[in-house]
Amino acid sequence: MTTARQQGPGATIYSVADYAGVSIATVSRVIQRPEVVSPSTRQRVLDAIEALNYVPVGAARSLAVRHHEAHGLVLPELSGPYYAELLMGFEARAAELGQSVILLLADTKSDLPRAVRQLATRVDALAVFGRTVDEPSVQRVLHARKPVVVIAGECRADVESIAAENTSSAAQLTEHVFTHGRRRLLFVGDPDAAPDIASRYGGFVQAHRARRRKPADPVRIAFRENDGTAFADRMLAGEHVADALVCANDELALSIMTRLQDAGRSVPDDVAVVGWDDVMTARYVRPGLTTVRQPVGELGRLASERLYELVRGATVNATPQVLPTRLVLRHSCGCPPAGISTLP
Amino acid sequence: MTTARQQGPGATIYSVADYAGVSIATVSRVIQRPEVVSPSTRQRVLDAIEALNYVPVGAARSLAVRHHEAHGLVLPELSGPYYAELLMGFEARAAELGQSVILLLADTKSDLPRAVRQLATRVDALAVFGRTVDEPSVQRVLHARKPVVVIAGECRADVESIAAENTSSAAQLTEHVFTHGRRRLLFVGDPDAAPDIASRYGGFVQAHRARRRKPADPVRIAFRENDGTAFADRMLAGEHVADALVCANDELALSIMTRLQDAGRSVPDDVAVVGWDDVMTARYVRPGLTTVRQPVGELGRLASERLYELVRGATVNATPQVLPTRLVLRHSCGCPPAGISTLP
DNA sequence: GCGATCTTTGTAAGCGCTTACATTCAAGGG
DNA sequence: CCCTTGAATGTAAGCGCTTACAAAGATCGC
Repeated sequence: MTTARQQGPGATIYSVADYAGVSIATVSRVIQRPEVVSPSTRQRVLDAIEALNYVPVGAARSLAVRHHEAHGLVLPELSGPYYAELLMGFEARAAELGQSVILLLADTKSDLPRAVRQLATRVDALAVFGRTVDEPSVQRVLHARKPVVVIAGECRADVESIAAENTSSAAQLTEHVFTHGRRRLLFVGDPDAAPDIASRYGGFVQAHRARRRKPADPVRIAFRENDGTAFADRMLAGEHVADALVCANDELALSIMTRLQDAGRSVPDDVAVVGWDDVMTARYVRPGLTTVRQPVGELGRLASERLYELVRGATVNATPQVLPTRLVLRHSCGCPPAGISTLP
Repeated sequence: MTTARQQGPGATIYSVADYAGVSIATVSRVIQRPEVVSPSTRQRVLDAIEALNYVPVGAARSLAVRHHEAHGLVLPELSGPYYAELLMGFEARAAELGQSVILLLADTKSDLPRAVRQLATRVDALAVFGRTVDEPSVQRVLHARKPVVVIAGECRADVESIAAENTSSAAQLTEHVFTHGRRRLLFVGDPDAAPDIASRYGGFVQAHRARRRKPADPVRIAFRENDGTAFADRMLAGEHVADALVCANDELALSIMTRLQDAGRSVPDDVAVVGWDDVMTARYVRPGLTTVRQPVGELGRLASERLYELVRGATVNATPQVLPTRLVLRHSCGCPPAGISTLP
């Protein structure tokens, strides 16, 4: 079947073969394994490809090789540096492995299950962030035997999971605040909102236990700037009393800190504030925000790499992989200021 | 051909059809147009799908319908809020239109042309950011008749382009700085680095002309924090003299401002500093950074939407679409401070 | 100079869907 | 009661690739 087709609906492997006077098999070879084709034929085919502006239809290859050669990534959203960095790592590694990445942002989807099902249709494997795994639509993917890895979610026996260390760094951070003589610490953020946060609160509690102190209940608020500002206002109104705030993330820490300062409170003298993530702003505010740096990009890279291996038959890791984090001490915790900003 | 296939290599439309005792056509109908199938059969098929954990192979559909139902997006990178926001807008609109998005980050690719060619293989249309269009690999896509839209790039007759307004906002911003009595303005950033920046410098020049003043040559430095810090050091060393800095973006403005302050200079008293983009940090630093807000998400949404229309045969817009920007006046320009941070 | 061996190219059978068209069957009209 | 009509389903022909296998030269040893 030599369906001669020109321009119009786009060149195909047939039109290229015709033009070059070879069979479609040869065209395919020139593209996939040029070395097996004789130099002169190869050149003729290459010229034809050029002349016809041939762009192969990836779907046809996918169908033939029975692989999509694509990884899916489901993220809640993309504001703030955290997810962006994760995505960068993921994409970079995927590209190195020859895989495309199809992105799905969950928060903006009115019909997430549908979106996930549709995504599953076009990828060999899927990475999902946080709690999203509970989605029945994700379970379906699992049951269909497509590899899934969970990033920063709960560990489950049947799914591979990857996360940054939380508990012990949080304990360490909390203990550090104790060493500055603070005694009334408040954990700001909702442990139920994400497994990550739960672990951080766990560390907070653990550090208290180690000192035989009773940890306060967490202040359960959401993660956005407004929420932080509102909390600061309640604190200024005397609703909460504390000499140190251990915040679930930097957004919260920053908005709270700024609001308190604008109202005339001194950070860290009146109240110490620490965050989590080390966003860019953390090093620009004064005092610099003490926080925890996670290897976010590495998380993404690792996820992508594992997907690749799993697609190729690797067995799923039962125990979650945990990447180490690093305390970044600046001055909002009470550490003495130097004259110069602490750059990364 | 009733290739009965069970679990193992994944259920196909054939195994579902077998299981439900119908033809593959009926299965396909249940998925694509449920209403044309009788309720009882429909249910039987749905049950089969459920029982076998059927996930269709998207590539097969793409091949049959001759559409990938996917849009490609080529971005330089993803650090900072700018590209992330663009991507969010793009993805959101694409999803609304039923299109997947395949992301390609250019900066990390050692063989970009290859990556673009590979991307082109799997999408119906492509949006590329900035100068990347000049890539011959992108030209190839164009010649293959796949729609391409350029975001924030140069306008060219043959490609549709979308951008935020730059020149006149830059002129306005510059004029604003003049009204604070500043006379020695410096434009910090390299106009040759991106068309965007070139336009902003254009506005800077224009504002000078309007006042019959001679604009200084741009200070050609790159966009990252280090570059800003280094520039600030040179300024402190007396290498550059100015009472106002109009920076190409916020990253630059912030790093410069912070460095100057840490060295004891006062912003805006000694030198005013303004940026571009309105990143999160801009409202957290003190003084708040005066800057320009772009409708970045809208840029992304629009790009996605146009791709969709172009794929469906719309004719390309010869004149670039320009979205309006907004001046965000805070205090780094010399405007009098209020007590409270200027939130969005 | 002829068969064995290698290299290069072609043939053709899928890959798993969609959909135009054909078939079947029940309901209704005359 | 037969024929028309319409609803529901099936048949089969692609969609554009990859690749096992076959075929056809070219090369070489003896």
